[in-house]
Amino acid sequence: MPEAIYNAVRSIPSGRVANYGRVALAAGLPGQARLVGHALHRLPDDTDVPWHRVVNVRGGISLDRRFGAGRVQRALLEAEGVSFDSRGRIDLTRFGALLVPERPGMGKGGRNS
DNA sequence: CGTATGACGAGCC
DNA sequence: AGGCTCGCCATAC
Repeated sequence: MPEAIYNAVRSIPSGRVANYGRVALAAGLPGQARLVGHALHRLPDDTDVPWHRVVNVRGGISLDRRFGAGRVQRALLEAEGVSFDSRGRIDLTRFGALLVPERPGMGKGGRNS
């Protein structure tokens, strides 16, 4: 299970956002931005993962606002202080979280293959 | 099991 | 600058 993805998303500080590709990289899955999207799609509503802080490389919401989630995502981000431009996009140069690729620091036996 | 699609991204035209 | 295609991989059918 892509726990690494969830972990990477959780590492995004409040008031900041990260694009899918960045999260994938931080999760140790370079180039697998789609997997991040799928992983987040699978997330239950009671998850503790701040999925709303994940946007596409353009700083925009990929979800269709009509599905509700996109609308909610924007509201959550604005509540955290993230500013949207007239097109509903975020300035990643300012709100983009500096994620670090594979952040060891977690416990458990880091047994590698 | 093969094909199509997707909460993406980068490269081309 | 904007639009189209390909790649990557998991899920759906």
